[in-house]
Amino acid sequence: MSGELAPSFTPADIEAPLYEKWVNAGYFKADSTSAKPAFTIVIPPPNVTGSLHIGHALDHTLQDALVRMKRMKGFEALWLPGMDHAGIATQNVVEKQLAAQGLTRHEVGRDEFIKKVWEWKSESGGVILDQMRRLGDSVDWSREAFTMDAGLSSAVLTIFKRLYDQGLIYRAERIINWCPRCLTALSDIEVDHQDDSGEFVQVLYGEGEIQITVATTRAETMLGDGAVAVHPDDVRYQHLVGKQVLLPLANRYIPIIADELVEMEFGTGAVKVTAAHDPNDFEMAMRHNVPFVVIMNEHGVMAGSGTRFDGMDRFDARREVVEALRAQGRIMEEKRPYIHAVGHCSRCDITVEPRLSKQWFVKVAPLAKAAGDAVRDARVKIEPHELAPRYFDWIDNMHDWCISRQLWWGHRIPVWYGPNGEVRVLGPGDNPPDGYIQDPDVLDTWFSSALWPFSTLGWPVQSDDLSKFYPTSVLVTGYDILFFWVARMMMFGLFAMDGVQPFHTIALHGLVRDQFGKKMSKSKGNTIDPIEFMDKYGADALRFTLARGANPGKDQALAEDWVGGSRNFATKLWNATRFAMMNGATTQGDLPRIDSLNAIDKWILSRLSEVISEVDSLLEEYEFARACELMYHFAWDDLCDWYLELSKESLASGQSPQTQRVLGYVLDHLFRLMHPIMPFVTESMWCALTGQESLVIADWPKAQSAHVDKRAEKIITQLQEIITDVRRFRNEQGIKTSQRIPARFIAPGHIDEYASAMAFVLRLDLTEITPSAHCEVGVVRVEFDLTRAIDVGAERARLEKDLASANKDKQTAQVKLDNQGFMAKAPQSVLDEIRERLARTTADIERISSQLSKLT
RNA sequence: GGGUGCUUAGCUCAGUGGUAGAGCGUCUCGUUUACACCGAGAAUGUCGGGGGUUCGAAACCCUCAGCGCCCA
Repeated sequence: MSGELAPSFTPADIEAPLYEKWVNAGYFKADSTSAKPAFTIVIPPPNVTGSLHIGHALDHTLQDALVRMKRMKGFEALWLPGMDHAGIATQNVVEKQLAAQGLTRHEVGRDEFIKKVWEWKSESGGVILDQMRRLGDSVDWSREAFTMDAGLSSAVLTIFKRLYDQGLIYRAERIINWCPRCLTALSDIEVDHQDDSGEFVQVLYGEGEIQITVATTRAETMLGDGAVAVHPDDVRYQHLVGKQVLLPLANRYIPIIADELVEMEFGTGAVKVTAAHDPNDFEMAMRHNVPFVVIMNEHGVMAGSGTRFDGMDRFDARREVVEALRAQGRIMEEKRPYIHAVGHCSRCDITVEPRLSKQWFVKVAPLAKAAGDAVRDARVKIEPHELAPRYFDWIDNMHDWCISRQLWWGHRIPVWYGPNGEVRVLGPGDNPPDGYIQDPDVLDTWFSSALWPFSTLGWPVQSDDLSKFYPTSVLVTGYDILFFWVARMMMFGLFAMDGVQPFHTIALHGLVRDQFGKKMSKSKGNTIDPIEFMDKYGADALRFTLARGANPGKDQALAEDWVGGSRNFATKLWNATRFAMMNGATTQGDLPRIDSLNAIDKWILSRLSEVISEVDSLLEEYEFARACELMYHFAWDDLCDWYLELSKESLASGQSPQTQRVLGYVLDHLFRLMHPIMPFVTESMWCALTGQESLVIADWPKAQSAHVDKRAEKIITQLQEIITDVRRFRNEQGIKTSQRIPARFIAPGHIDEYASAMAFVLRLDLTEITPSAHCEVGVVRVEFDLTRAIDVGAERARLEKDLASANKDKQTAQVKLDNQGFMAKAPQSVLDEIRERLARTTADIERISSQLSKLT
């Protein structure tokens, strides 16, 4: 035919050349001047330091499937790639390189350091972009974006100034999460809470009449206590409220205050108030004018307490303080280990320290309100909708967002301070007045990522891209970053774009877990490398496996065997296509008139049309798993196991132009349908079969309602039942598949028509015979001449099993029909079905019983 | 502590009122002219426990138990 397929399917041979062909042909390039409707996805920007992990593979597979489908449907499809600059992570990488040369960034200097980061980026950053090619991502490389690019940086300046001018960005001294290793503030979401084994000690404060026992997990912070707090209703302590109590070791007197924040049931019901080192204590301190005593420096080393503990690391100090208190007999109770949730830096994993610090914040209340309303008003849809409550929980209870970071790599805060304390915020192109100096800090990476859906399209410039492709169509991402990133894009998108949402739909998928459903982690050693799987089984196999496991918003388990299974599926299709092409399958010329086709051809066209229709709507609903399941079973079961087998006889005759054309048609359309999920192998097969240029730009298949033929489906179901029954018979009689048996069919005309097709499949020789055995399915009887006696025991067992099953089915049907409530209330369609079942099983029982009685 | 989800075959999971399903695994047979990365056949479930609603419940409601996730 038009091309040739290699004798075996070797993914490595086809994938890279095809990807190159697609990119060179410009198929992935979107045109902002096109008259076609736009379909836009911006990629959740991976981190510039990162490489492709299995979660990306899933996320990208789903996005690519959508984009490819929409492109085939005639949309101007844009999938926009890029990366974020990952402030802390990237800075850590380059600092490590410097450390290897015995240098620190401070020795190198800020400008030189940033130069080195850019050098690192151009040499070793963005590994993931090449890996995306392996996966087949149909992204528009001409629009590749990076959050530190000039355009995107200008977007950052623009929005910062706008927010500041509207009072939505402010600077304040607050308790923030501080990483003593990265030496920067972190936002709430950059802190991971995990259960740690710590200690819980009760310490006796005071002397003489005024004594009170407080409970704490961080004994060392007592040196910074400004008060002791109890609940106002707590009768145990009411007499002490207002008194001054001796703070041991520090030898200061601090007040005992009453505050409703204190939980009476927890510990002793009395807590220490360390205003400068705990967020709750900070709040209480504000209410009661408790002084802020800072006793730790930025490295987490004790400093300024005026005690001998100054200079100790915080964890050493904890131990020493407890020992010192014990020496004074002040440790009333200790629990060790005490398991409790402790915050860790999400970048370097060390314990975060709450720290009193002056930082920049976004006032999120009005922004979050708008972001919540957009979903409440259904301007933005969350799929699956079950995850919407999580979104609301987060967005409706959000704390102000700390956006300054004490780093060098990132967007430097565009605020300049004058010699007399003036503050000036500059937009793009603005120049600072003489003598002003810029704030040394940079912005949180998420600040720029939040602008991604429009900064990548040119904003703040009113570009063609922006008007064509904004708002984007759907955001595809894991539910785990719904809060991190999605919520922030919603806030900034609505704010910057005058209330126009950044995307119509948020399609959330789950996490990829190991084969036992356990979360993957490096420490458990159960991580999966997608590249390794692609090397072994091909990109299509990995993609299909991931898509097949992707139920909306649900985690999926993944095992190597399953990827192997998907590779087997691709191979199966490959072989079927080779077989079809060897037998003259063609896509040339018009499809024959439907009423001129045999039932087998009608049936496969009917099934194809149904599958196209269902897969189409499932993909539109982000039901990837169900769509894949349908395609898999259509291709393997309907097409390979039944249609090809039933058509072999007529194909072998060489006298079947209709079947050749139908087969070509079915493969053509199946490949179109599967292309978004398995782009490489379908492209290879389709080009070989049709001789056309590329599936990427082919039309999406349409369901043909005129092809749906319930009568043909019923006939084929009967053929399948007959064939299966004869196979069982042969199997249980121990007759080898290869052994041909003389046989004849006694069947009504519409079945008898396919006797030779069935005989071909079953290795029966149709001829006049003296039967020695037979199978019966409904009204169809297949008689055999075994030239020997049958194995009566095996045949009896087979029939008795059928009989038992028919009896059971008849009984359940009978029970229903005897039930007056059922007869009165069940809908007519169900009644009909049960009556039919009763009739069928009754006939089966009669037939099988008669066969059994004749068996000797 | 607050929220939320899950519990179906050995494993991982579909299945939103009408005879329990898939993939992988297991067992038996098979070099049949596309394919052993295959084919044919088979086995395997009181759908977590208990109550309720209904003619009818894996599914809807209540309750208990276990597991998980998010937030504090």
